Amino acid sequence: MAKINKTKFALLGMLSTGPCSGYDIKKKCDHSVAHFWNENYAHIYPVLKELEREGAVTSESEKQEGRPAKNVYTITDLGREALEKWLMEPVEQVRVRSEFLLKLFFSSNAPKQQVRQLIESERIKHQQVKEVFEQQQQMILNEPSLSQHPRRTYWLVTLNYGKYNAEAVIKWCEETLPLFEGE
Amino acid sequence: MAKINKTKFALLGMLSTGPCSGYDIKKKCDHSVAHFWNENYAHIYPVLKELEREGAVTSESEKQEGRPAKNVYTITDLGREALEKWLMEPVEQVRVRSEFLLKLFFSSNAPKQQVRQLIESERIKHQQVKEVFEQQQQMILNEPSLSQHPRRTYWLVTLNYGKYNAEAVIKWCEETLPLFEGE
DNA sequence: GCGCCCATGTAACTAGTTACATGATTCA
DNA sequence: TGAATCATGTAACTAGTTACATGGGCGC
Repeated sequence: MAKINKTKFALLGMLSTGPCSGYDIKKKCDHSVAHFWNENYAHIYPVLKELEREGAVTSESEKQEGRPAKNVYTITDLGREALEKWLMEPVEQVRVRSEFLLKLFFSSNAPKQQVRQLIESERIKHQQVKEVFEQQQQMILNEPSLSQHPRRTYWLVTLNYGKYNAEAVIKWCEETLPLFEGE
Repeated sequence: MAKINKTKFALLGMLSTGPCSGYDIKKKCDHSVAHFWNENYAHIYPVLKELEREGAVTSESEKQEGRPAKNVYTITDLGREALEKWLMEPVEQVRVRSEFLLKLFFSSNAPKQQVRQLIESERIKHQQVKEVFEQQQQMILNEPSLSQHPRRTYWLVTLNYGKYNAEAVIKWCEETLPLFEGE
């Protein structure tokens, strides 16, 4: 069973809304899915070529005045099928690795002040993340040009997922911090 | 700036409670930190050797009757220092990759029934995870031999972190599911 | 006799990141 | 003049997983 390269589907997903260059895809990712998915150029360009070899996308070079030429990729029917098939497959189990929890677990010999600081940093980080999510949600809700966007709801709920997660961490931090008072 | 290999610190952390073989370390990981950290043999054995070269651990071969010999590793003062230094460093920022959210985001063209199934699977998964965490917490609280364990509190709070997270996801699923009714 | 546990390790592969390379245009 | 944006790509490296190899003991 060949290992599934998820980057492929991220790219196909982005192309499913319309033709893009590798550069455009990166921009789209950074705008919409950055809080749960990231891609970098060094990954995008080779994978696009691979998708072309497989017949999932086609490419066309588009000349531009005073700018480097773009390689614009378009998803094919084969690519759409592959994407839809993948969407129906169950989500693969992931192994989480939390450096934060690892540090906390091994801090039993450290001064409590250090433990408090660790937890407090975690709280602050998630507080900031939460605010960013809320701002993005507000932006989507208030921006008239997005009111008819086909992925609007999907976008909002993924942001909400992140927000709920951040809230859970904040709550945990607030409840856990008092356990390490003193010293 | 050399990339920090976190496996090293996971191993040092495990060794900080007492000498272990690679095999023992894997067992300890599976028992205590499995919900947020995993290591496999193919990673543990080479890293232990590297730690030995660096002087962070020493090893001794321990013969056993009717069993393969064990390589028992012991943390050195140098190793302890490295661990403590790492514990004080801020947690590195991680890039999350959520296949679930990626699929959800790209499901805007899929039938709603499929979206509901995706979310429902997520809910069930986290419901199960939550129950496992609660059972483990109960086990720790009820097991008299663990009442004096130096890491007991730390263990309980890391489990709680996972539980809060699972609860947040469950809540999100319950609120999000109705948005995709019909069809 | 089968499968699991103990115990250590290597080889091959997949995935992902950082740094490097190039070069024009636009804006402050 | 310097930074940012547009645009594509390669090389080298780090990290992590799966599969393979070995072999005895123990319980059902």
